[in-house]
Amino acid sequence: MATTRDRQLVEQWRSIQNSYFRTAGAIDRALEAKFDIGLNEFEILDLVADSEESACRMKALGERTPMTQSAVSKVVDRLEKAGLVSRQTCVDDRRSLFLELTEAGRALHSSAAVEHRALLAENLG
Amino acid sequence: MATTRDRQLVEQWRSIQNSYFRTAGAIDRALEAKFDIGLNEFEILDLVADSEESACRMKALGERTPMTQSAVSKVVDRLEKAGLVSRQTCVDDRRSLFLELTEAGRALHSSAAVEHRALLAENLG
DNA sequence: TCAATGTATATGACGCGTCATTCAATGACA
DNA sequence: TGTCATTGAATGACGCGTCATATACATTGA
Repeated sequence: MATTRDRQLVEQWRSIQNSYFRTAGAIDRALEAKFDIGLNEFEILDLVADSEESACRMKALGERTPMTQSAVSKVVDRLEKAGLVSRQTCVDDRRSLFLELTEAGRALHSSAAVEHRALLAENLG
Repeated sequence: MATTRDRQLVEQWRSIQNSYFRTAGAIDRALEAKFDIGLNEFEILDLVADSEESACRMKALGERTPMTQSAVSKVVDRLEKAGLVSRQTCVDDRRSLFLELTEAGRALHSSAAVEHRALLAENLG
C-alpha cells in the first residue's frame, strides 16, 4: 500500500525533522554553553525584547510561540529567577502580567541574539 | 543592530517551528487517540517495518532518527511492553539486538501508517 | 591468552513540557 | 447588586528525553 507519494511525504517529513532538530539542537547547546539559558528561554526573551511597548504581555506571548501557557509560565519563572526579566502587575486587569527585561536581561539578550542569528544563518542557509 | 536579514531569518525560523509543531502535534494526538501510541513510537515502528531484512537493528535505528540511543531504547521498551515489537538477540554479536514486529505490531502499523501519511499530506501540503 | 580498549544496549537521576486543576479577578446580566 | 460563566496565570502530578554511567560482549595486540 505504500505509494510513491507516501514515500515522498515521509522523506519530506524526515528532512524537516532533521533540520529542525539540527538547528534547534545547535542553538540550544550554544546558548546553554555561552549564556547558560536554553532555547525556549531565549525565545521568550527575544519576544519580550521586540515588543518594547508595555502591554499586558504573558498572554500575548503565548500566542506567538508554540509553547503551552503553562510552559511559558515556567520559562518565565526561570528567567525571573535568573534575574533577566521581571513580572509587572497590570493595573487595567489585575489578572494579567506584563514582562520587562532587566538590565541584565537586555545585556544578555543582545549578545545572545547575535549568536542566535548566526546559528540560524548557518543552519537555514 | 537588527538587520533586515536577521528579521528574515527569525521569521523563517518561526515558520519552521510552527509547521513542525503543528504537524508533529497533530500526528501525535491522532495516533495517541486512535492507536494509543505516540509519534516516536510510531516512527520506530515505521522504521522497523520498512527494514524487513533481519539485521542487528537497534544500532541502525539510532542512525535513522534524531533520537538519542537511550531514547530509542526506551521507546522500544514501551513498544515491547505493548506487545508490538520483540527484541531478538543477535547470534553474530551478542551485544546487539534486532527488532521484529509482532503480529499485533504489524497490524497496528499498517492502520496507523494510513493515518500518518494522511496527516503528513494534510500538513505538508 | 590476557590485558586494554572499544562498542551495543540498558538504566537512573534529572529537567522540562503537558495536562488538569486551581485561584483570583472580570464581565454579563437578571 | 448578586450570581454565574469566563479569563489570565500558577501549580502539581506525570511522562518522556537526555546525560552520564553501567554492563556485557568483542576486538586488538603483546
